[in-house]
Formats: sequence, structure tokens, C-alpha cells
Amino acid sequence: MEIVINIDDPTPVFTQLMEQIKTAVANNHLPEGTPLPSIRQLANDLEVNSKTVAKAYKLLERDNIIQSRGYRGSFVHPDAKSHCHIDLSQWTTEMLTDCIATLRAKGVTDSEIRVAFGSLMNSKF
Amino acid sequence: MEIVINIDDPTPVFTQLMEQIKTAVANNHLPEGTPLPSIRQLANDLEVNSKTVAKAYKLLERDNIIQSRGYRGSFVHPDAKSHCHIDLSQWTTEMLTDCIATLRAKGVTDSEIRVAFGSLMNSKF
DNA sequence: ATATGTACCATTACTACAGATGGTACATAT
DNA sequence: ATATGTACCATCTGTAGTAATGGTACATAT
Repeated sequence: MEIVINIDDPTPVFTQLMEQIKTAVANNHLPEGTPLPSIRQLANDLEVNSKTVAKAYKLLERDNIIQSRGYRGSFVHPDAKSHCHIDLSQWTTEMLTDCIATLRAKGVTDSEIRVAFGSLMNSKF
Repeated sequence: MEIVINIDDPTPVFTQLMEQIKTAVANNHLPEGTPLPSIRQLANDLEVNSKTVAKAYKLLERDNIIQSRGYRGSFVHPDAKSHCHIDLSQWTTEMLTDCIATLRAKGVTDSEIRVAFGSLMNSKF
């Protein structure tokens, strides 16, 4: 299992991490249950901040790609393969695309959409 | 017809303009067909930039509250009253609220929503 | 000439957020 | 002791958008 971080790549580090781990799971390079390097260990190896790795791990856990077991470490999720093709971000894009397209069709300005969106995201609900 | 701009109000000037004109139409202070002060004139009176007034007028025209007739000036839209209760911004808020709520319910991070939203708004489609 | 709406060009100040970094601390286990 | 994930605190840089300002110009009319 090799993870390579490309700093010249505009893609955020935590995203590169997620993608590579996800790909490794899909390609059977990381079978279900396989222990992953610890957050601190991986951060040290890749020379990135541990919070950055923690962020990637946290999102991967939310997507059911990996499992965190506290002091026991992190492992590939038992059903990782079936979940790693469920692209939540793609679904998010589709949802928003429809919504924005509808608004634009009604003549709502992009600026107005942005402002309304910003207000909604600020009011935590 | 009096329009007052409050600089201390965090509400943008062009928004204050829109609201007051809209309210005046709803309250019959500005009957359909009434000529509005010209963009430059109003900008001069209120001591704001003409582009700011133009922006308000443009949005009001999109909402069918007023009509611009080029060199002839701007007038209250013939069907202004029936349109001035159709709150496009409110409708926009409702659309986005639903969309965001759905995404959040699925566990999508606010940060992810923002990033996806930003990408979509940049790619002009 | 003068005035209308409109369409470009541009700049400035302000705000907000992402991404990443660093430090500290906790409970839990070996 | 050492290591695990995790949760706070914080700072910094870069980017991006809004709001508003200003200037110039155009076709169209009185």
C-alpha cells in the first residue's frame, strides 16, 4: 500500500488521501478488515499534519470505507467494497445541479443564489 | 414617494431600494404605470452611485415590478401589484433549504456542500 | 444639447471560507 | 511508558465573492 501526496496538485491533501485509499479498497489492495496505518504514523510518513489525515479518515469512516476503533486503530470497513462505489460527493453534485438549474431557469441571479445559499449555510439548521 | 437609505443598516443599498419600492407598490403609493425617477436622478438624490440604483431597477424589472422603456424612463409595471407578492428570493430560499436539508440528512458535511456548490456556480451552465 | 436605460471597463473594502498547520488534552488500551 | 482515535483551542495563507464606487460609451429620443 503506497500513498503519494502531490503538493503541486491543486487537489487538497485530504482529498488525495481519500481517493487513494478508496481506490486501493476497490482494487482489492486493501481487503476488508485490513488495519490501516495510524493517523499519526501516516501523517509522519507523508510529512503532513495529523489533523489532515484525521480529516480524511473521518470522512472515509462516514462513507463506510473504513472503521475507527479508538485505541485499537483504524481498519478497512467489513463492507467497504460495497460502499466505496457509493459516491456521496457525486450525489451531492447532482442534487445541487438540479436545484441551481431550476433557480436559474426562473431568472434568479447567480449572485442572489449565492447570497441565499450563504445565509442558509450560516443559520445552522 | 420617499426613499430613505440607512447606511448604518447592514442591508445592502440596492436591497433597501428594492424593498422600499416594492412596499410602495404594494401599499398603492405607486400605482401601476407611475413613472419612477430616473436612475441618475434617484442616485443623485440619495447620494449613491447610479450603478447601485441601476442594479435595483434591473432586479425589480426582472421581478415584473417595474418596466424600463429606454430613453422614456422607468415605470411601475402594469401588473406590478400581482407580481410584488411573488417573492422570488423567498422561493429561492425554500428551494435551497430543501436541498441543503436533504444533503445534511445524508451526512454530507457543510464544507462539502459549500465546495460542491462553489464548483457548480463557477462552471457556467 | 440634454436625458433615458444600458453595457462595458475598472478598482476598492469587506467578508467568509477552505485548507493546512500546530498545540494540548482526554479516555482507553497494550 | 507508549500508542490509539478524538476533541478542543488557535493561527495563517490564499481564494473568491459581494457591495459599491467611478469612468466611458452607445442608441434613442425630446
